[in-house]
Amino acid sequence: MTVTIKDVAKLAGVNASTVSRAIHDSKAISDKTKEKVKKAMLELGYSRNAAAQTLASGKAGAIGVVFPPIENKSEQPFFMKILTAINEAARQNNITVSIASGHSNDELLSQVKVMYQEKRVDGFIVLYAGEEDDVRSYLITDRIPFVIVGSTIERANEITAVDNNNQLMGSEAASYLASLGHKQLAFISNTDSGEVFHERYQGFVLKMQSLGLKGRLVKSKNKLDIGHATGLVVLDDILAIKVIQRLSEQGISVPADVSVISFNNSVFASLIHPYLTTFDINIRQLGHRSVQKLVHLLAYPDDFKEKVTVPFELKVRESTKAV
Amino acid sequence: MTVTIKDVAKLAGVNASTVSRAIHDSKAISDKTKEKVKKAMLELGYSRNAAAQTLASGKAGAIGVVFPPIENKSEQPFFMKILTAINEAARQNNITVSIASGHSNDELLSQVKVMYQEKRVDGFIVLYAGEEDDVRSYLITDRIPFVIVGSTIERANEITAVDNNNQLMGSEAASYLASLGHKQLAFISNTDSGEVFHERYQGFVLKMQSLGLKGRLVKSKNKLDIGHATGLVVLDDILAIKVIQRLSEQGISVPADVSVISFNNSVFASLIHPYLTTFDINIRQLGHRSVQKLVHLLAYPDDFKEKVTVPFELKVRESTKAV
DNA sequence: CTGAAAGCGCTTACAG
DNA sequence: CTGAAAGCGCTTACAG
Repeated sequence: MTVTIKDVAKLAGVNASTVSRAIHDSKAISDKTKEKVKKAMLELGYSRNAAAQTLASGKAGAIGVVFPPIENKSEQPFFMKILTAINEAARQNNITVSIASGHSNDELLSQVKVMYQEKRVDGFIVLYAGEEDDVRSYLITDRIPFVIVGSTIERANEITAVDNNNQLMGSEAASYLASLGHKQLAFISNTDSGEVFHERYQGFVLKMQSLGLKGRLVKSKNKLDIGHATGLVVLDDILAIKVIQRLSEQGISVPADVSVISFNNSVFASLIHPYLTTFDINIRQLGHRSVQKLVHLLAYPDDFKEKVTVPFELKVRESTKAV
Repeated sequence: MTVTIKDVAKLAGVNASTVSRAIHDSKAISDKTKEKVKKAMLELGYSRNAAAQTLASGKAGAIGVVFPPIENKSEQPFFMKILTAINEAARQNNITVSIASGHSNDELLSQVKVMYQEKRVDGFIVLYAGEEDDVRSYLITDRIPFVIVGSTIERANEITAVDNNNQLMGSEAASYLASLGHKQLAFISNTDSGEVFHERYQGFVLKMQSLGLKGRLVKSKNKLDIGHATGLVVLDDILAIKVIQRLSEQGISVPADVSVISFNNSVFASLIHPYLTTFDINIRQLGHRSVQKLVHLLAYPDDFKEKVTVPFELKVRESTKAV
């Protein structure tokens, strides 16, 4: 019932191996033969059998996307968005996307291992970059092709990474507020760990120094003590809208009294007023570049492990104003 | 280098076919032999080759998850959450999850077709239920196993569906507000199409009639005219927090002046105050049941196509209060 | 309860 | 430029 390469071969009057070569556009095959084969394929409605191809060639034609082992993935639009972008680019390369997700590190690791050992995927895109990650260690040690979306300090030479320049973003956040005339700034975060926090905050600090201004770090909690700051850089959109509400409860109005700038340009940024001035991190591009890099790695496993930096863009909206 | 069934057979001192049967726990194999085989597998670190298994058995051991062809999937936490739940349940069944997503219906359809024709997946879970959907028609016509998360009116007999009882939810929303003493209610929506809207609204209307109260439908727009209503049923959380802000701009305070109840219990419900009274739709369960039903369908393709209704739960928080 | 053999649908040296 | 053959790692009637 299913049309195989043999059926095509018969109709085209050639050998099955010739059909195979024609399908892969081998330069060993004449154009005339390729034409015949293509015609036969169309006529029969041929479709390759991925399993047979994988078995014979050793290539799965599929990649795995690894989600972080955290509970609240669904709260961050980032993941769905990049998954969509990854799938979009994968399709263009005739590649299928499978997923790996789990609550614990162990669960995730065993899932990744199984996917690879069963030869279901050729490589992985890892969507998080925490320190000391079992999955990443495993991938490096076993020399499995992967790219990471985000940044790592350790073993950077052995890792292909795709990321934004978070430090520059932190720096530009400070610059922008300064350019509006704000002199007293604060950086607000609900965490003091994670590469993203460190880089954005460091960029902020360095810029403040070079501007000769002083910027404080404020840990987000119920009562927010921003001192005399009139410009706030907030770690991400979701925290920003919580901060704005808390300030409002304390009688401080955004942007009338205080300007707020944040990061990610997620759905939260345009949910309620004031709409947030925020950095768009270009998730689509992050996704596309990840698969391009992985595809490259699959073809040239021993090539250098580069880091790709995707540009960001400031979206000025309602939460900032000149002093 | 890779350990195959043959290596295991040799070490266990049996034939490869015996190993295969032992792996699948065939009742034709003695316990003693199974033990030997298991021991050999462990010793060698055997892992099945999914491609070979698929090719030989005709089963891919993978399912496809089909996302709706809309741009703003990432804004709705629902999708990431159910994807995680689906993958969790799939893992328990030794099944891999691949994804299909696209901007247009055509793109999505071609993707689904390719995945199936290349035998990459055995069936699908479709995460949307719009009317007149090409993907669904294709799946039905070609008798491809699938389950849909959501509801359809047409061809319901031919479709295995997993859904909440949205009508009952709409009804209970009205009941709850009525139980708090609210007499004038309104249902607020930003759309007048879609099964979810229809069912929730219909439940609302029917309950209002049976209570002898009158409920209006209010289309959400910039200026919100809720008349004398003191109880608002809002189509979903994200709309609810927009509505609350708009009311606040109009000098109406929630819950002091007006109570608001909504649906989904997403991240938006506990983002800012007042935290929303909302229905938890039990997404995890929706995901788990979907794969269970699909797995069943894969084994018994000609079985009846049932509809599974997953219970919901009202989460009372800050946006509602007694009159 | 177990083995030997054929076959699933491809790819890829090898030979010409 | 093309064909014949072997092989990828499994499953599954068939036979005993």
